[in-house]
Amino acid sequence: MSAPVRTRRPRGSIDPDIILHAALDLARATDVDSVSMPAIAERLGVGATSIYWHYRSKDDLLRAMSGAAIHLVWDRLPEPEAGTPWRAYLERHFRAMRAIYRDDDMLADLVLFRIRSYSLDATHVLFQRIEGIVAMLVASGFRPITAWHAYSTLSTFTRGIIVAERSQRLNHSPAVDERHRRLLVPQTMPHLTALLDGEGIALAMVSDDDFEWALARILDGCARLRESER
Amino acid sequence: MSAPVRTRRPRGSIDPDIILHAALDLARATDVDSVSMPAIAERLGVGATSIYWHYRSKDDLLRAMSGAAIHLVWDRLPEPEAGTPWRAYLERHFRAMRAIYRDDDMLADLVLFRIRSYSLDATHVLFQRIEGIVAMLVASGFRPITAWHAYSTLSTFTRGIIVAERSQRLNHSPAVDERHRRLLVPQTMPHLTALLDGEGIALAMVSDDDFEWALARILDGCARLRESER
DNA sequence: ACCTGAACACCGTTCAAGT
DNA sequence: ACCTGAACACCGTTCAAGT
Repeated sequence: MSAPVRTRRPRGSIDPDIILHAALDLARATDVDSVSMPAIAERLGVGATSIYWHYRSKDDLLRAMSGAAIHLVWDRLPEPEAGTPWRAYLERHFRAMRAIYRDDDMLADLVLFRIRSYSLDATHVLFQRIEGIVAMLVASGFRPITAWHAYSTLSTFTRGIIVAERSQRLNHSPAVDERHRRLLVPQTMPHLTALLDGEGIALAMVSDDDFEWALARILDGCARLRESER
Repeated sequence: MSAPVRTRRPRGSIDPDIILHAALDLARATDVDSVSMPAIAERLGVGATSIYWHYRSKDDLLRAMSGAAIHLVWDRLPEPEAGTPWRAYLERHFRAMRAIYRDDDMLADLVLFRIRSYSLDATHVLFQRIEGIVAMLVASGFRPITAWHAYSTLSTFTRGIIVAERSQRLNHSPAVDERHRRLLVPQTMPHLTALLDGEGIALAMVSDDDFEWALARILDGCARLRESER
């Protein structure tokens, strides 16, 4: 039981950016749920209440974290280059998106799960990039509205599979397929058991096969529309 | 400052089911985030710690709530009937799924967001129903593996749009499109501004148009595969 | 202007004690 | 076997007080 040891920090020793990065580091090291004001403050050697001078609330801080996460994601996504075939580009784009979120749970948690509201800045960056992709598709012969729907569909599907994969992982059930297997009674579920044993499908619907099948189907549909609209 | 008023409840006055329903009522009346052990207990006129005799932890209770929510969803989803055209059925099925989750935020929060792990029972019910749908598709001329991928794709896409819609609503931003509109600078985003003004697209990617376009595209792809496989 | 700790109202959970 | 309150370790947030 000694007297409090921490000395008073000099003015300006923390700012919104330092706090933000400490929070992101903490989220990646542990879990977004484990990010608390005291935990962030401890990392910074600061009193927990000091954060409130720079962020109005934890919600405010989380919003900033989501904004940063969106930037991190789009920084790693390829931009369309002049001359890239449209289909190859979209495949690269959405495969990369899936990989990025799968490799970093924090990003999925911040961008796809815990969102209350995006900052306007993050939204602006996002639209800027989508504009570029739509422009590329239009240059490749798509009507603008078709280009939009194509992007929207692929984006929604990809986010869907990412969310499902993340949920799956939250169960931290390495044996999820093992558990699934035991649920399937051949008598009452002949098709699913046959598919599982014969084709090796994953009942969780989040395998590479599921992703690639859907991607190919949607892109086929886009290609056909493009032909018919020219 | 009076003495505690609550009299001791008789034995057996609460059980797992009563607790579960109180928790679900509370979640629907307020918000899943507002469901706390004390709040549930208050509804039941019981000490908060009494719940722990029936559920090991709040996580345990949330798992039970998710299981109940899955049942509620599937109870409202149509079953395939002999003779229903496959395409019309799938359209009804996924439109209904979207509507169910949109009409009851609690269901989306429990089933699509807050999932740690499904109970085995819930998973069993789910597979049972999917088996029926796959069987119908096979009877309609699909190869089993194609039937599986078709269902998986539509399911993942639909869950994706539901999650996006729910996130949108969590911003409780009635003016989200208004805010989006102001972000679009015609000079730097000519295509998006033209689409917004001319075609009336919703930048949030969760409009009926977006849903129906994707549904039609995916089902077209399925129809074509079905033809080529016969 | 910026950092501090005391203080408040809330949680989830444990546990010894009642009936 | 089931329900109870006291108690503990945690939160997010406010605020008067320091420098």
